[in-house]
This record gives sequence, C-alpha cells and structure tokens, in this order.
Amino acid sequence: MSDTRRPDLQRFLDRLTSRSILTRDEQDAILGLNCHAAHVRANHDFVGLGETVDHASVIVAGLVGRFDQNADGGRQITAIHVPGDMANLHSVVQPQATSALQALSAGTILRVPHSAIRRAAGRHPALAEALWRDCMVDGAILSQWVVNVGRRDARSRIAHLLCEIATRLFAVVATRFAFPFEVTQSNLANATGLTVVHVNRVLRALRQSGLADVRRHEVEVLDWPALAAAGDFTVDYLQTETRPDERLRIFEPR
Amino acid sequence: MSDTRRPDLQRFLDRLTSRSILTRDEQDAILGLNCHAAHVRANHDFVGLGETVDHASVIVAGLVGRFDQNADGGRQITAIHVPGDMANLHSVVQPQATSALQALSAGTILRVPHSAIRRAAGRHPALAEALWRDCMVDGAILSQWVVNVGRRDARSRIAHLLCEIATRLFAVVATRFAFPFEVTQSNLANATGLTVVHVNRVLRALRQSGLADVRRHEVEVLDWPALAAAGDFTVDYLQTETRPDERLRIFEPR
DNA sequence: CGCATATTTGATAGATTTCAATTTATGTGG
DNA sequence: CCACATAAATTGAAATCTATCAAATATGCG
Repeated sequence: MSDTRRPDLQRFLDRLTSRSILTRDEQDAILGLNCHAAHVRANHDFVGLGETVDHASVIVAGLVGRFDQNADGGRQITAIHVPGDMANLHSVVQPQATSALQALSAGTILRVPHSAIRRAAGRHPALAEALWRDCMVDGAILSQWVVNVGRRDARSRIAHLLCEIATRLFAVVATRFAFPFEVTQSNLANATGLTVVHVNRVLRALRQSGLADVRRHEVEVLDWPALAAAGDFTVDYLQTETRPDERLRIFEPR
Repeated sequence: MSDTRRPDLQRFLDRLTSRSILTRDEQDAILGLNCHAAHVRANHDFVGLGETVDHASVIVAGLVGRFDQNADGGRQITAIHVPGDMANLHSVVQPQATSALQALSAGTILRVPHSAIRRAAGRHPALAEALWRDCMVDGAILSQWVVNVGRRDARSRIAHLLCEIATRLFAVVATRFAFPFEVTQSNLANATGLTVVHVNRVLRALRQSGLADVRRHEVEVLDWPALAAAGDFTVDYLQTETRPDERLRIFEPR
C-alpha cells in the first residue's frame, strides 16, 4: 500500500507551491511522504468528533465535509474539502479533532501519518511554514462561511457556496460551464444553515432565474457573473490565483 | 517605545506555553521580541481590509473584533480577541488581510514586527509550531462560530458567545459572577448575525429568565450552568484548560 | 421488483427583520 | 456642574423570510 511517489501527493504539493516557495529538496520531502490510500463511504465519519488522530488525509477523489453539530443534533458543515486538499492538516499540530470528517459521497483519501509530516517539517522549516500557510487559507475560507451564514439570505448563501467550490475546483472557465458536485440537498442545507425544504426551493429559483442548475451529481452554472453577484462573491480570499511573484517564503535558506 | 521585557509579551507567552512546550531559550525569544505599544480608538479599523501588514498585534487591553462584510455593507464579526491574544497571528505567514481589525472599545495593543517573529520562528522551529498551533485554536473557535450562526436560534447564539468569552477571559469561577465586556449591542448583533433590535430583545429575555444581565461595560452571569445549557456550550474546543501533560511539542530538540 | 434515500410540493406557524420613533446613556465644552 | 450633541438602548407594529409538518413523487441499488 505504501509508495514513495504518488500522483496524489503531487497534487497536494502543487497546492502548496501555488502559494509558497519550496526548494527541490523540500518538494521531494513532500513527495516522499509515507502514505496509503483508503476508500471512504458516503455519509460515514472517517474521523470522529473528539477522536485523536495520528494521520492527516489528502483527498484524492470525492468531496469531504467537516461536520459539527448543536445540542439538538442539527448538523452544520463548516468546511468542504475538494481533491488535492489535505482535509485535516491542522491535526498535525492539534491531533484532537474538534470536528468530524465525513465523505459527502463515496471517495478515496490518502492517509499520511503525522510522524512522516512532522519529520519532514522538522527537517525543513519552510515546509512547516507552507503547511501553516495553507491552514490559514482554510481559516480565511472559514471566516467567509461565518459571513455567509450570518449576513446573507438563503439565495446568496447557496450562490456563494457554489461560487466558492467552482473556484476551488478551477472549474470557472466561461460564463456558462458545469462542474462535478456530488452533494445532496440535505448536505447543501447543512453547509448553509438552512433546511432541506428551503434549499430545494432556492435551487428551483436559481434554475428558473437562469443562474445555475444544481443536479444530483453536477452543477451547471448558467450565468457565472450573475451567480457571483447573487452570492456576493469575490475571488481573492481563496488565493487560488497567486502569481509566482506573490508566493511567500519566510524561512531560510532561500 | 521599544523594550526587551514586556509584561504583555509575558501574557502572550503564557498563552503559548499553556498549549505548547517551549524551552527556556525559546521562551526568551518570545519575551525578547521587538515591539511597541499603541492605543487604538473604538470603532476604528487599525488593520484595513485587503491591507498588507508588516506586524502582528498583541491585545493588551480592550477587545478587538475581526470584521468582514457583505455587499450591502452588512457587517459580520468573525472573531473577538481578548487581552493576551495575538489578534492577527496568521498575518505572519499571510500578510494580506482578508478581514479588518477594529477595537470594539478603546484599548491598547502591542505591535510586533513580522520580521522579529519570523527571525525567532526561523531560529526555533518549535516556536513556529507553537504559533501555528495557536492559529489552529483560532480556527476551532471560528468553526464553532459557523455552527453558532448556522444552527442555533438567537437566544442560543448570544448565550454561546457570552460563554465563549467568559471562558476565554478565565472569568468562570462560580455559578454567579461578572466579567468586563465592553461591547455595544450593535456589535453583539454583528457577531451573532442578528439585528440590533432583536439582540436587545433577547438580552432582556436572558435577564428576565435569570440567565445573564448584559450591561454596557460588564456582563453579569446569573446562572452559569443554565447559560451554558441555553448556549449549547462545551468548553473543550477552546483548549483553555490544557493539562501540562497534554501540551504538545513535535519538533526537536526536546 | 421493492426498499431506502432523496427530491419536490403545499399549507401553516414562527422567528427575525424592517421601519419608525422614543427614551436613555455618554461625553464634551462652556 | 449644566446644556447640548451624539451614540446607544428600547419599544411597537407590520412585513418577510425560513422553519416545520405532512405527504407525494423520484431515484438508485441489491
């Protein structure tokens, strides 16, 4: 099960180097990370709430949600992870999970032991920096989610979420396009702090007003500018398009 | 203005060592951080949205809010920082601010140049680790805020917020107690995703039902267990009571 | 084919917002 | 210390959005 060169680690590395500057050595340390693949079932926690984990998980295929809940059992998704993301990167420095991780649809993950990541980061401070930075992008996204559920109505919430995911999947290529999005309306509700019933109605409205057609396996964006406007969406906070000269490195050696 | 030993840095260091294990050397590096104090006016951004900053800010006195907003200008506070916090620690690895920082009431901060923090963290990997870990606690709090605005009603939202702040201020000492909380109802509304009017009504209800009396400068908790229950509040995610043997250190040397 | 899960629709209730006004604090200069 | 200006808190009534409850229809899967 264990490899030394995995294409999926390459994708994770690409994510890191899109924002951070890493030497060849440091990049090799990522690619050489010990890991093994695993399938994850839909609607099944592969990291439980409060559990102490000893590995982080790179998403290879499928979507993963970070789940919290209130006392009544009402579930709230606080983050959605797409392929290439390290879903619980934070667990490297904070192994006790404060949220559960669950696949929104069946998929594949790559488990990377904390020990391997820690060894690499300990040897290469700039790696620790890059991982830390990536965690902070997750933080910026989380912050936007608070705005989304706190200060936007149902239509805007859903539009904003669709825009965020499309952008993070690098799917935005035209005014009209489609991208895979394997999520139930129920999970859409859990991500936006709404009820399923209301999500269903808003989706119909988005379709009828020619903004987007959200189906079971795929989202068809019908009018990107209009959808982005409806969702009050701006792209910058996601840092998906960091120019080479904007990439950062703090720690020596350069 | 610049000192080498500041009591306020000691408070920040205490915060770090409550969760991370640091050697004497590493601790000295924190205490020796170059910095200078500054007053911050109430309702005035001292870090603007989108601004690129070259220093982080330790809160010495007062409360600081992290502000975002939607297209209509509706403001949403996504974090409240209390004395001892480094309000924008994340800016060390991500200098471009995705949220504004504003004092909720007049206060004092300690500006610490990124250069100083980076030098210290570069020399002591375990320091970088401790800072990273602290950022992740902020992330866990943020995650709870999403649950708060997404899946709780007005009364629970406010109760939860009060419990969070009381806990982070280490104010919880009995069933009944008071703690300073210099925040307008308007900012309470911005933190909970409600309107001022409704906040006002919920506060009255909390008072009348004997849970808490929220005044302009101070909150008097009348019945902590009841307030925590109403706010669906559990303490663990805040990691304010990490036992010595639970503190972490990943990087050598031990 | 049949069960389980997901989507859709309707009717009604309820929580929260909005709008508008009034009262109460807070701070400042004379 | 008072008068004034300003910000904050409070209250009421009406409008709206979203939740809740209940049921029917689709869809996928073994």
